[in-house]
Amino acid sequence: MLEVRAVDTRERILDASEKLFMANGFDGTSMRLITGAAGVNLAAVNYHFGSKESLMQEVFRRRLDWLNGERLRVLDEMERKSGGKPLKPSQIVDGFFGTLLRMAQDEAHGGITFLRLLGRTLTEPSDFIRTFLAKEYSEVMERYKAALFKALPDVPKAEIVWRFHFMLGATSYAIAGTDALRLVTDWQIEDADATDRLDRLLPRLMSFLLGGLRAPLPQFSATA
Amino acid sequence: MLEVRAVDTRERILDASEKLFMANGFDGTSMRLITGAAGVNLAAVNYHFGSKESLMQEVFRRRLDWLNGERLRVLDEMERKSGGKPLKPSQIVDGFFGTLLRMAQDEAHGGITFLRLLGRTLTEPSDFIRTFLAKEYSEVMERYKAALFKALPDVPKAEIVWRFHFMLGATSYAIAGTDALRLVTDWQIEDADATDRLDRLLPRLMSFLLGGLRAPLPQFSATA
DNA sequence: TTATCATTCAAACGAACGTATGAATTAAAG
DNA sequence: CTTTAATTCATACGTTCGTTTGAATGATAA
Repeated sequence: MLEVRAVDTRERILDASEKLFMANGFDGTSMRLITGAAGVNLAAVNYHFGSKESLMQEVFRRRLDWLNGERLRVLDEMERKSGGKPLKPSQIVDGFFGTLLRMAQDEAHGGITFLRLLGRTLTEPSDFIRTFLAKEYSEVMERYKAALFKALPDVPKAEIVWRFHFMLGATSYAIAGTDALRLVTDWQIEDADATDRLDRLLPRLMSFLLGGLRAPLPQFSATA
Repeated sequence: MLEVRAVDTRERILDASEKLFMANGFDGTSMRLITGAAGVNLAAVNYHFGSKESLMQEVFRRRLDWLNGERLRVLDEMERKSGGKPLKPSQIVDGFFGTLLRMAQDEAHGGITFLRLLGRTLTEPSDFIRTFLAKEYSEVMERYKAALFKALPDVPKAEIVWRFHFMLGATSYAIAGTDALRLVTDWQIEDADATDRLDRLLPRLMSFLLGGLRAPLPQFSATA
């Protein structure tokens, strides 16, 4: 089939890109850095992926296809079991965010590296990557929003959408910051390795997210 | 005094940089783009600021000095009034995050543009900017963490630090995304202008943050 | 007016960027 | 073994990058 070296090269490039884009961002990562780290020729990226932008998209597609597929599978399964009745908010939140964090514990799906890349990319919206992510996320977002609307019929939809947004933010930060940012603390607390911190992060994050999701509705001031 | 043109030029560069760094990131914004938008000569940035990195730091310093000064002033005032008794969590959260969002409504302090820049930068940690932000934030972080420890004596400190981190994330996203990201929704809901959305964002965000901060503590599984 | 000095300006520097090319290399197919 | 096509390779293209330079400009002070 003539593809033994090709597949290897593609994977090596994707793996190296994932790490480097995470560490330096898209603009901060050159083709020479990528191909150097991957141990392949400079021209290999353009040969296998066409361009740097296409490479970036492929880095995300490789992980997101699996992640969002899994999210939909989990949601389907929960809705099947519930037999038409609304799910509990904690189930929905776990299906979306728990699935993400559990993926990060699986090195076969990119581990924590991809998770950090995702977290940082969601706030660097280059046009081409925003367009790509919007398409990649559209189905799973619609499904999970619908599940939340059904689970919380008394909460205005706009409020749920905002709180979904807040949950995304808290999660991305928790991820991107597990050792990138040290604004909040110097992290002498809990000097365990990253994977171990991830074990404890999930229940911590879930408590926070559910507390926020179920918080009393805000009172808008009359002057607004 | 010979400084009339100089001051103008500096301000014009800082204003243009703030907008462009927000829209394109640090690496994605060239000196020629900045000086072109500011209507000044290409060499002006290096003359007035020394380098692109120093310019970036000055863009942040100009706003953060005011913001974090205000945060400390508000905290001092609250602690003075309380007379040694612990503050309420809602007061502390409002002092930190409310002050941030209220600053965004004041165009004289950068308005929503700087807020978005800050939100996006906190997840793009270039070495030089992370070091700079860590120093710029150290005092205000210590003071607010201490206030939360005192306000929530029964909650483990590590838990409070994590939740502070989650709150930062939710806030940054809420800001960065008010029209950057459209993953969650297409925002036909609430087609008001940005400033008006900001009015309603504060109570929404505060409810969410307080709900998360006061959520029941997580139960760690025994196998972790 | 003249001397002084901060600022602005046009122009250029070498380095690094993403991409393209055409020849070498490799492995499968006939 | 020969042919064929996929892949790798060294090299170079044109562009853009951040920064530097030295002369021109402008306002202040003597």
